[in-house]
Amino acid sequence: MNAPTFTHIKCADCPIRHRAVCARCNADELEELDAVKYYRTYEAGQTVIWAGDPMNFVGSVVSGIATLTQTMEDGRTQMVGLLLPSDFVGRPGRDGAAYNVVATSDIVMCCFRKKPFEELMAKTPHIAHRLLEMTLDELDAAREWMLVLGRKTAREKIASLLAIIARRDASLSSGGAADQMVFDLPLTREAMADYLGLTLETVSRQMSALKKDGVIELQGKRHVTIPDMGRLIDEAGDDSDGGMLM
Amino acid sequence: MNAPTFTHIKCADCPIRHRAVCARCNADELEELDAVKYYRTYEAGQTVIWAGDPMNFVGSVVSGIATLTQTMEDGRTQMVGLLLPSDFVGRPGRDGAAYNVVATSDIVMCCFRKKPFEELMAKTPHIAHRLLEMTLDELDAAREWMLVLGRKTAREKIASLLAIIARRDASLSSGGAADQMVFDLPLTREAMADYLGLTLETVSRQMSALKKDGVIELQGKRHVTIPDMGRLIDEAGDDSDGGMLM
DNA sequence: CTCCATCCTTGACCCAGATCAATTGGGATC
DNA sequence: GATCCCAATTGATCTGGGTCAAGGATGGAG
Repeated sequence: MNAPTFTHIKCADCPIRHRAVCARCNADELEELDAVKYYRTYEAGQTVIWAGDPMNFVGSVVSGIATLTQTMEDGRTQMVGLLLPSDFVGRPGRDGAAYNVVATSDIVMCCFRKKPFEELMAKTPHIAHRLLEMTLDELDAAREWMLVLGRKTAREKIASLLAIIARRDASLSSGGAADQMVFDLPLTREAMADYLGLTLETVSRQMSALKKDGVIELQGKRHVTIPDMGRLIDEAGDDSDGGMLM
Repeated sequence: MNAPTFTHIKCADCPIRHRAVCARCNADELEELDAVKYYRTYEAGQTVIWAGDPMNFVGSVVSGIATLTQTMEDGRTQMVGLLLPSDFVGRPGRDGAAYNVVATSDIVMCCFRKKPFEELMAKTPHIAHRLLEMTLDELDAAREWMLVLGRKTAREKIASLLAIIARRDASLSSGGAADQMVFDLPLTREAMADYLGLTLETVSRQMSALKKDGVIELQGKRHVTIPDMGRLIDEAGDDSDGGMLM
């Protein structure tokens, strides 16, 4: 874990702490953000933004899960990011969206109109600073993922993904990194495949193999228990601490 | 090309324009940067920084080419970025390097000690702003590359890499995007393989195949002519404008 | 000019994961 | 409980790219 530990502040109505808004935001600034803030909701499966479309807001996910994907004309798609609650979307200073943003579950987003947000950012340097931090974290995560995509085997890929989801889940809920972990997969096998650069059949087969080998336990299709986190990380072939934020 | 067109300023002695230093830097700021600036040189093949090592400077490449790589214990390596002149290395606000930085050719870097640079950054918001721009560009490039690594065939991967190098080369030199392009590959077949998640044999075979099919021409091993850029982009399977910065 | 090292090419073979094709299972609806 | 639907599993087969191995080109040192 390499991210600096900011104490995030909740904006008035959101049940989450926006990572873009840090402890250094004073009351005036928060009020100003509040004034241009509004909510959007999307249903599972809905596309929030199409790549290339103009995008007149930025914002963060309040609840639910969304994905960033890129697509080729023939339909091959690659997920390039996973948006969990508190994650930020949108690029200040550019009009068009770079990726498709798709709601994987029902989601709520807290949005700021882009123009006022940019103006506020220009006035309050520490917001830009905080965004830089977050963007650097995402860049690290993306590059970590390049290693997964380019060099890992199918089994290692699956283990890497499970490890990341387990860790994020743990850090969002309790905080204590217990040795045994239990969570629900927020992704279909197909979405996992798109994230990992595999086919859904291969994902399914490797999940079964990991189950047979006792690395994971499955209750139903989505509910996962990891009896030994160290074992899973071994399977992922990770040398790094894996302190990822993606 | 989505990067805003800053007019970069040359620092006194460097023959390049530092992207981190933008037109809005005033004389005082430039002088302050100059005061903490120094040069480092590395020979081809030398490792500039090992992942995890403490890194007490940030800086940008003045001449030559370096790569960012990640490695697994068993030696599998994945290149996660390519550093060309004017590219920035180092993360303000963190101690350890996240990747190996390796000089591919002899390189000269213009470095700033980290502490003073951070202090200057805190004082002058537009430097943080500029770094945010650059980091977002890199993030876009990394995510574009995830599509390449996860979903493209070997032939498409090679074509994608050649297209990127051709474009960067063109934008660094003349500026005019001629239809016919000529350049020298800055990478060995092995480095290309590490970038693309392939083996060097596959790279070699696909280069030969592209040559046989008239997509590229080769004079010697490294000198490449692209008779028809459109054709190459077709081969890369790119729908996007491909305005990459990586 | 020869030697040597490094980088590159090409061939033969193999295997991990893709592809094509049935089933199976489990939750919602009637 | 019966039916439908969609996610997931599992099997059979194929193939792109990896692996192993044997040369070939190029260039610098002596």
